[in-house]
Amino acid sequence: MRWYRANGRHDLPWRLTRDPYAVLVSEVMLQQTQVDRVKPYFVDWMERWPDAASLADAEPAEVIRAWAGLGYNRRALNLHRAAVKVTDRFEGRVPTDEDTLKTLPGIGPYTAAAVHCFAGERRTPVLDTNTGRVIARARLGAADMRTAGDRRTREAASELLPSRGARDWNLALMDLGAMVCTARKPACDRCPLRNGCAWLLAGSPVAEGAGAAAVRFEETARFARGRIVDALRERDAMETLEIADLLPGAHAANVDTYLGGLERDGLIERLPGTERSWRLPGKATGR
DNA sequence: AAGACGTGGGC
DNA sequence: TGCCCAAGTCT
Repeated sequence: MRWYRANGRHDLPWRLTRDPYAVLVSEVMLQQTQVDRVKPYFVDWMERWPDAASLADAEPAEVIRAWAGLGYNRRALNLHRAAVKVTDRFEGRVPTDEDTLKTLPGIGPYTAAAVHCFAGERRTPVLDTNTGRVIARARLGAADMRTAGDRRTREAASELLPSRGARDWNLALMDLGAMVCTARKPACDRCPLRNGCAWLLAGSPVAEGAGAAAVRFEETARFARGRIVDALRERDAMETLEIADLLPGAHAANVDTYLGGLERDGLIERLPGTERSWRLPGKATGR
């Protein structure tokens, strides 16, 4: 905690508020996404849609456009859906109860715990890739959370959680994991836990390479889907054929598959009254 | 319960 | 250059 007070990222925009909606927006943006990239998006977002009700009122298409560059576009859609649900069911107030939060689309164990703790200032372990790695290494001597096992890491996180000041505790663990106890090149020489670290004691074991990555990313459906949504961000609508034309290499032959998948996810829809014209989704009719 | 799901930066 | 990684969730 002494290290955190002196070195923590206390000025992050989403740490200066306890507004559950603001914290939720930041947490969703931060899913699998680094702090530096999120910052400007978060500030712009809060200016444009300062509360759940205003976000609920927005066109899904505009929400998806505002998300450009953040990746994992379904997060944008789920955040919008969550705002609609919160507006309809909870009078526009984002809940801070973990179980209630988990009923919202796109909110899993991590995000529910984060909003509960960071906005609600309630005592609960917040386990993510950072805090998980710190605990797995420092307490269990494992390479990471994966190696240590989810179960054991969760148990250790619960045992370590102080009875008071859980918010700062979790934020401290998070900053330590992001700034010092990093995945690739941990700076153990300036780590406040270096003297009692089980991982250091065990000889700093490294996890086995995840492998995979057999095909180039550019060959994956994920890449093609990203191109399609991105193209639609700049236009009102496009024909299937136009979309096929802008896809590189063998992707053109799979347009229908990609479009079908994106439609099922709700990231695109057919232009009303047409069969091969596509656009980003408009407001759902009748709710 | 593996695999899908975007994008950009670091080394 | 190419691979790894980043405040996860859903199916």
